[in-house]
Amino acid sequence: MISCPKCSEVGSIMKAGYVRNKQRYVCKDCNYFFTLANPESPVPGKKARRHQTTIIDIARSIGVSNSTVSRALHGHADISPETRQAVLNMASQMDYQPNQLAYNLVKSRTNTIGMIVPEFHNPFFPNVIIGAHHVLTEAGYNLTIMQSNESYPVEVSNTKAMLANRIDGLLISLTQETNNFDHLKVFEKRGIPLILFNRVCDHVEVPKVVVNDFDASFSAVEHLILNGYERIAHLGGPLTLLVSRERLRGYRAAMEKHGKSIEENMIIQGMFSQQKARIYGKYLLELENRPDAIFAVNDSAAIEIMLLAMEKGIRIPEELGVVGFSDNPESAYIGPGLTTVRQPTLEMGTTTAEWILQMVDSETEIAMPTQKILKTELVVRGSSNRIRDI
Amino acid sequence: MISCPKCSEVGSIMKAGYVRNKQRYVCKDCNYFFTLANPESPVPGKKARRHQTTIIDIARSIGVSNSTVSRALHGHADISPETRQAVLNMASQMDYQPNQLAYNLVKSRTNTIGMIVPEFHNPFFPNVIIGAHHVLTEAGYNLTIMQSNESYPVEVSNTKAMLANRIDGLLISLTQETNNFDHLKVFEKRGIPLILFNRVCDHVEVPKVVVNDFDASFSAVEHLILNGYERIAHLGGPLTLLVSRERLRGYRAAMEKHGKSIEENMIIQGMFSQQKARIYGKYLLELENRPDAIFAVNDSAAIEIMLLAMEKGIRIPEELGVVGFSDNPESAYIGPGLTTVRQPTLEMGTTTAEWILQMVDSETEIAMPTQKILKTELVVRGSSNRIRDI
DNA sequence: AAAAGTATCGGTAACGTTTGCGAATACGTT
DNA sequence: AACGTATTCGCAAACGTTACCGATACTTTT
Repeated sequence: MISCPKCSEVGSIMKAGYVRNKQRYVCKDCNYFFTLANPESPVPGKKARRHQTTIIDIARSIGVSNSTVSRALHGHADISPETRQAVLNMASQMDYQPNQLAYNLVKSRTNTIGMIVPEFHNPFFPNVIIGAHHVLTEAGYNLTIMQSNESYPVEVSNTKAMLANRIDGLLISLTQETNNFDHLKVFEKRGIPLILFNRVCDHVEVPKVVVNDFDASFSAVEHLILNGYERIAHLGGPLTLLVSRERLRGYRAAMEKHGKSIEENMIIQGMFSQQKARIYGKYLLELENRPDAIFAVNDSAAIEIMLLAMEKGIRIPEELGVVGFSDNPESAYIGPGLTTVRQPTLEMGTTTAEWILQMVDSETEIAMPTQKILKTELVVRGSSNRIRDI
Repeated sequence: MISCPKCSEVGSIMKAGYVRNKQRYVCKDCNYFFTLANPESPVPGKKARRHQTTIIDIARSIGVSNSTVSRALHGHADISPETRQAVLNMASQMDYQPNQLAYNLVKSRTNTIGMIVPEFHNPFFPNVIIGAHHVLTEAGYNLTIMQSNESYPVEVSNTKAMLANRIDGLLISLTQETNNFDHLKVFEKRGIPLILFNRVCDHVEVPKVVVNDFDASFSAVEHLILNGYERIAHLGGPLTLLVSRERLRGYRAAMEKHGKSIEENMIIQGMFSQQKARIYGKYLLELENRPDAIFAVNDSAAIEIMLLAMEKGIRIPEELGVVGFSDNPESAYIGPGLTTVRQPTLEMGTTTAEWILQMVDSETEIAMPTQKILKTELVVRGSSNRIRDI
């Protein structure tokens, strides 16, 4: 029989509806509504959630208060050496691991910097990560990395996840699709440090770290021209990216400076996977009046062009000059070596990391530089090094 | 004048020491001790911590309780369509972003998988990361990456940080220094899913994902032997790593199977940076009776050997056969191409990720496979491809 | 000896969410 | 009218830490 939890009466219990699929009762005597507590029925194979020892456990076991334990663990001043030692001993004895989540919640900071990159496949972003990771780790910060996968919706959801996780600052390199920047403006509004790198945009007022794409492109193309190439094609990136537009500008400027006519059908813009590069390369090399040099958006595209040319028996650099971008490891070893633009990837990582740390660590609003332009370097190798006096 | 906060008396206030650098007072009338509240003195340039709108804010502004808002946001059942809609509207209007920290604290899970790798410089680990990242992201999990930098103390502190951040599971590849495994046993004791990959050890009972190093090494060396090489040197990794020991075993087994005598001074174990590889390579190539083939621990070491041989005018593969390990991108392009062992890096990442998800998602204890051995593939290129009938 | 200062510790309100349990109301059925 | 049922919502206790504000007891100064 059921007895009332309040008056212990047995006879006057009546059903009184259901609450969340559980029978509800009422005691007619004391007018007390109640449901029966769940019988203790642990699911057999259920994982027993181990209890992690907390500050409270330590406090109880040596008879002090939580605040004392907290202060002792953090080396505060208001603690006698004896109690501090007792707390420390008990902590290691009970194998205490602080709960960073609770700490983060109360301090509303996470000691974590977020980083969103569009992809991982080129060595470029991993290298930036290495640089940033090093600096942040030295400073005691964690780094969480997300990958937008060159997709704008994913980028937006990534930024939301970063916000939800309350990162202290964000480093981001944009997608090629990104042309709406509301998700970045949220960071401005919230006062959360944000830095754009490599793939930047003009629509948001935060520090940016880029390379001198215009100059790099200009000198690469000029280098080709000085080596006697006349009809230079450009395999560029998607024009949604500022990077691509800058490189195109550099290409045009160099061509114009040296009075070379630009044939628009030799300028191809798009995102270059390995296959795409092969398709467009085939198109270029089979043109009736094919280019005698190609300036490609990245090294893997350039190498694909080189392989294609070799298949067709086109000699490099005599009949075709090739210049890439990024200086991947393989570019040094392919024969002939690929002339390419070396980017200071590590430095890009360290710079962005150092900047974000400045912004995060400063208690007050500080003036940050708006932009840093890192210098690239043209690495001249065999693929473009034609006898000067042609 | 100062008045007592309790009896509002003015005349009988006396100083009564300092409390935390603040003047303390006592009222002689009511014997009430007190200090003066801090005057509101916002530091001028101080960053105004923007208030993030919380569930409570939403609740207040539409006159319901927190729990109602929480349930509405999560699509619970006990909510009328109207209130749910009102909550949702207000949430987006007030630009609400959930606080994952608070969520994590109460749920004591973070939806985050941790990963600790010894280094980033070889493409190996970045590729594993790509694989794991893909799987985890698909499943709605985050991935935090830490780098132990081949240092045991750093590895230990990394695991502590992972524990403190209450990750739901850990993927780890050990340091070459690691020979104490207490920091891993903590995970077992706490019931936190743990998987070792690539750099594993025998001292902890968790799932492991590795490649068949023994077989790979065996077939690489056998391939050299079948190409007529007799005196094969081995540039191996540090023997603290199981990987290195397995490869050494494979080397010895292949040599013994084919009746080749092993000269112990041609076996060099150590961690090979680019410079180290050059030093040891110089040593080997300048031996009185120099080896006619070298099986190296990784591709960068192998390539360093190749470059060194070229400098010395030693022809590859005629006078020296070289085999590497990992199949870095550059290995395909160097001339002659480097024969090497291709490792399924992406698969290693996806496998570990899938396994850790199984372990994390399961409510009950489940039986996990103890080990998965991924298959490698010997990629034969010019550096070892000598005419068979020498 | 009174007053002032020092050293050490406790109580407790946050931080923002989730959730079990209870309760109120409306509705339907004898 | 009396009772059973369904729907919808609120209360309050966690989760683990930090830090402000006091509260003692003791030591030093006047």
